[in-house]
Order: sequence, then C-alpha cells, then structure tokens
Amino acid sequence: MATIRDVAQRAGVAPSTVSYVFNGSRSISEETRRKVREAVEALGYHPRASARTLRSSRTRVIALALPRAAGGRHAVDGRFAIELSDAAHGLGYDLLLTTSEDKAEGLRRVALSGLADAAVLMAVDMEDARIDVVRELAFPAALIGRPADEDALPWADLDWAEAAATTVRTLAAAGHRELVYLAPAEREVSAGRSYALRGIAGARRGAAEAGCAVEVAHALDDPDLMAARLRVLFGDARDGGAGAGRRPTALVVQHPSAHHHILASLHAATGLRVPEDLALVVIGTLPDDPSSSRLPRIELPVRTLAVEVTRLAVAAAEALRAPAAGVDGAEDRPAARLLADSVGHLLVPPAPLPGATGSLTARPPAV
Amino acid sequence: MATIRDVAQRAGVAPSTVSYVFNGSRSISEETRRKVREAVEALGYHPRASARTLRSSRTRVIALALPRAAGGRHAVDGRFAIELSDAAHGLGYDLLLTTSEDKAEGLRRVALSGLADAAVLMAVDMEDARIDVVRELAFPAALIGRPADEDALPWADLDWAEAAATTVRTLAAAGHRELVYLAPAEREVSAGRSYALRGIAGARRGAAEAGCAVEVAHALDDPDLMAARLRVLFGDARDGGAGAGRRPTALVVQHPSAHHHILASLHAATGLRVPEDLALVVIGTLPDDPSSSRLPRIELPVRTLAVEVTRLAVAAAEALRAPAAGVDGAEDRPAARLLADSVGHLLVPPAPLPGATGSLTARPPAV
DNA sequence: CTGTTAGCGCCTTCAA
DNA sequence: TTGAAGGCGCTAACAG
Repeated sequence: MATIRDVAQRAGVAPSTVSYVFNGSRSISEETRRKVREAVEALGYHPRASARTLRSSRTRVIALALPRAAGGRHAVDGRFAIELSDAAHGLGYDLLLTTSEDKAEGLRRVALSGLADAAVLMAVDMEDARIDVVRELAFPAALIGRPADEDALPWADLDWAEAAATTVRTLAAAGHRELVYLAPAEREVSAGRSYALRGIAGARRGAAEAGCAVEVAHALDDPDLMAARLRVLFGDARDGGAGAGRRPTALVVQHPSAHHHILASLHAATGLRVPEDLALVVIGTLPDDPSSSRLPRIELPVRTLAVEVTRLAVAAAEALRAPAAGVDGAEDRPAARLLADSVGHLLVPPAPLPGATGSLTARPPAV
Repeated sequence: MATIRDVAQRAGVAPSTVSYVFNGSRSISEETRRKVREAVEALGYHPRASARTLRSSRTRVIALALPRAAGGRHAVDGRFAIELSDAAHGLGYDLLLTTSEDKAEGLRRVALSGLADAAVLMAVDMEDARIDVVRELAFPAALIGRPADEDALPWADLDWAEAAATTVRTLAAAGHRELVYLAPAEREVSAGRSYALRGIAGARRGAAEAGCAVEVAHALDDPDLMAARLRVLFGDARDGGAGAGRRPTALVVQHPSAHHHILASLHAATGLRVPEDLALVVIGTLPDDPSSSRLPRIELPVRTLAVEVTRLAVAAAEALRAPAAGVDGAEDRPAARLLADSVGHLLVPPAPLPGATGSLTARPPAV
C-alpha cells in the first residue's frame, strides 16, 4: 500500500509534484514526469479515494436513489441502474446504489455523509418528497422522470403524455373508434408516479382530439386477475357474435415490463388475435428486448435518459463547486440558488416503431 | 457542514467523546450522551464517510463488478444489482456498481483506490481472470457463480447442473424420449460462463442417466433467427404428419431472461402448442415475473444468492481485518492466506415449480 | 518548473 | 468516565 510519499521519495521529488502529475494542473518537466511514472509503476501506487475526497471534498461518485416500493419495476429499474453506471463511468464517476424502503432516507444519508457528489432519482412522483430533501440539503440532483414542478430540479424523461396521445391519434386515424388504454398498476397511480399519470392524461387528450373513445384500465400483476380483467374489457370472442360490434378494436399497453404476460394471456382470455382482431401498441418497452421487438411500440430510451440525467447531475455538482466564474456578483449566492440556476431538462419525444406486423395502422376489424 | 469539533464544542465535551458516542466502544455517562445527542441534533451533524475511511481504512461499501459483455443478461444483472443493494444495506453497507468493458479493470481500480471493502463478482466464467486479480491484490471477494476451482474464492450459485439433470430425468420419467435443451446463447458458452456450461453438462448427464435423447441447441437473440431454429428443431406440425414420430416431445429452456420471445414464437414457428403438443420447462426464471409464473420452471433464487454472497463478501472483508483473534499463530499469516482460509460456498439445490398447467409431467403426445 | 507546509474530519492510543 | 494529541494520504496554497 504505497503512498504518495513513497512515490515521491523513490522518484526523488516532492509529494506535491507527484500529486500534480496525477491531477495535471501545473506544468511538469518531461524528465520529472518520467521519474514519477517509473516510481508509480515500480511501487504499484494508486491514490486513495478517501484521502482525495477528504482533502478535496469531491468523491467522483454519483448516487442512484432507488426507492424499493413493493411490486414490479425490477426490470426497468435494474436496466437503468446498469445504464447509469455506464454513463457515470463515461464521465469519470462511479455509481452508488442506494435502495431504501423510505424514499428519502438513503438519499439523505448519502448526502449528509458525503458519499457522493450528486444524486440521480428514480421512480419520480408528481410531488416528490425527495425534491424538498435535496433542496434543503442543497445537494445536487437530477431526476429520471418529470415532476409537477418542472423547474425544481433538472430532469430527463420520455414524453409519456405525447407518447400516449400520438398512439391514440394514430389508431383513431386508422379507423379505430373504441380503444382500451391499459395503464400501469393502480398502485403506481395512487403513488402519484409521474409517468403513469402523464401517460393516462395523454391518452385521454389524444382521444379527445381524435374524437374517439378510450377506456382506461390498469394492469395487474397476477396473471389470472389480469386475464379476468381482459375478459371484462373485451368479452370473449368465442362466445358467439353478440356484442362484437361494441368491442374495442385497439389496445394500448403502458406497462414498462409486464406486457409479456398480458400478451401471453390475451388470446387465451378473450379469443382475440393480434393483429387480426385487435390492434396492439406497447408504450415504454425496453430496448434490445427480443420479446417486444416485433410489436408496434414506443420504446423507453433508457440509454439516452441515463446519459443525459447523468450529465445533468454532474453539471449540478459542478455548478455548486465552481460558482459561475466570470459572472459578476455570482460569488456569494447561496448554494440553493446556484443549483436552482443550473436546472436543465430533456423531454424526449416519442418515436413510434412499427413492429414486424405493422399492426399499429391496421384497420379495425369489419363489424 | 458541522464537524465533530463543532459538536464537541456545543456539547461542552471533547471530540473524542463525540466519536465514542457514535462508535460506542467505551462507556459514556447518560448525561454526556444526552448533551452530545442534543448538539448533534441542533447542528445536523453527520460524520463524513471519507474521514472515517481515511482513518479506519474501512469504507462500508461493497463493489459489484459487472462486466458489460455484449448482448442480453440485462434483466438478470439488473435484478441482481438491486437485490445485492438491498442485501448490502441489510448488513450496513452500500453497493458501488462498477461496470466495465474489460472484465477486470473496474475491479482493479476499485480495489486499488480503496473504494470498497470487498467485491461481488457477477458473470463468472469457469476460469475467471478476476479470480487471479483479487488474489494478487488480496482483495476480499465473493462470486455469484461457481468457478471451476471451487476453493479459490467464496461463491454462491444455483446448482444449474442438477437443475438441468433433474428436469431431464423428470421429463424422461413422464415418458419423453426425445428432448431439446435450449441452452444460453453461444457467446455465453464460448466465453466459458459457468452457468451455461454446467447447465448443458447437467442436461447431458440427466439424459444419460434416464436413457433418453437430448439435443442441445442455443438460444438466439433475434426473434426471426430463433423462430427458424425452432423450426429446424421441431419441424412444422402443420406440414402434415410426416416425421411427427421423430419430433422431440419436450423442450427445456435455460435462458435467464429471453424465454419470453421463445415462447411467443414457438407456436407461430412450429404450430406446436404447449402443453398439448410439447412439454415445456424453463430453468432460471426470475422470481415475481408474471410472464413465467404459469410455467413449470426452476427459478433463479436471486434474493437468496444475493443475501448469501453479500454475507460471504463481508465475511471475507472481516477475516482480513480481524486475523482470527484467539487462534494462535494466526497473527502473521499473509493476507492471501487469511482470505483463502475463509472461503465458504452455497450451492442452492433446484426447486422445481409446477406451473399452472402442470405440463412438466404431461405425457408425450400420442405418436 | 519544483518544494514545503498546513490542514481536510475522524478515530484511537495514551494519559488522567 | 473523559481529554489531548497524532496522524491516516492527499491537495493546494504559498514560497522559491
């Protein structure tokens, strides 16, 4: 466990010189640089993160606050965690995962103990308690998700409302008059999750604009219950023709990870076939998921969101650290103000993908 | 940003007293304790992790080394990341995600810079390069996956070989004579992934023991290619009866995350129905995944593995730190030896789940 | 272009 | 039961 002094001694220079070689903030002669490099090599020296952090109050770590609410979302959350880690590494940061029952607890602890320079917050609610926490602590943070107060903190999100609206409009334009919008589970809605509420609102708006009818229902985790609900929504096509004229002809599913089993049970539950009897579009699928690649869909741009939100988080951390050099009067603004001034957003417009069957624009079944 | 001195001053005690109140390793009068607590409360004091770590060389962080090989595994890796984070919190640790292209690079950096007390390694190969790395660095580590050298490091894993073998035996006992074992993608095999190789070996062993035939094939990411391969394996039942007698009657899928699309395309590709025409069992599904809950399967016990491997990693870290107090002659053993002495394993036996249809024990179709 | 030095905040030994 | 003091390893003035 060599220290910077060992290296300095072996290279015949001062510790600070070694430090500067690593941090490169002053000019070093090529000769000295070489000697230091050799000593570093010979001793297998690597700077200690804790000492650096103590001295510079900079961790080069980003925290991911991932509330562990009951039920689902594993797939999406896990995928984001991995992509965020990649994105953080791309900017020279590591990613610290803080899962906690209490939404704000882990975040508070990480901020207070100085474990990270900034935080990325997932599972954002419209009125998210963590927004107040990070503002109170003047801790740099960025959200994956669009809260009600859009200027409170930087955020990045898919435009769920427009994704739903454009999907409904497109289906209406193809002739569908009665649609079902299968939104995330009810618990997501009652928790106030931004993506769920915005998706539903967008579906309603799209229907109003296009003059068609949309029924909003919620996904269920249990396959049997889900099948039963599908039967209520669509009836059973095998029960004879009665009521077929009233049956919805299109289904939009906004359920980030569980559309698999919905699809799987759709035919068994209702006798309907996609796309012959029913047009189907999924909103919020994960990229590179073979089981959704054949469906008409709007993907969740995980990579883009991860990269951008990481950038925003890092930018917030740096805004706090370098108080707007060059801008006069900027020196003594309080930390909270510095952070507030640095908010930026990214609202990714939905990019509908056709799927293999092209069923998005399928005409409704003849009645 | 209050420090321990601020607290001490306000409480009218020495800094060391405050420290002892936090770390509780000597007796403090109730009176003093109260004064300190009040000062802590009033100042919002929280100890700085970096200072603690610098002083004690203890981070209370566990690193997760997650090689980012191309293709798939997102779902499983992400799920493990989340469960490991929960498990780490349960033991008072945080989880640092280090994804890297180069399998060993991130791990080496984290170990050398002292960012973590121990590492958990995922995507374990039979001969894993990282095993040498952590041994060389004498860095505590535990594996999710069972390497060829089982005594090199502590590990926890599902018994993939027995999972495959027991599945094949059960199917054979139900009368199936020709089975297909759809193993993970070829890249996983050629990379030497432990779970893939052991699963295949187990399937072959089970078939040999039961006296039935098993054909091993590999999953493909692309749905169209996968469908084509299924057609090769099973033919198309709608092409008339020719060759139906030779068709395999059971399919075992060992593909941790992509069995969804395999199922989805099975009927379209071959005309076969599950379970009427084909018995199907999936090995390595994720718990709480509605889309696999109806299938006969052997789940990947993510929670158990995460908890146990975390325990093993922490135990290794502590073995290094407290050299077997009480055992004589233990004081001056080298670090590598201390770690080697503390290896433990957990091999989780497979627990077959019946699925809703009970197709696991379905008799083969009449020929 | 390089060296010297003073801490960053905390834990822990030693002394009382 | 409590205080005082040293130093973990590093960075960034300040001084040459």
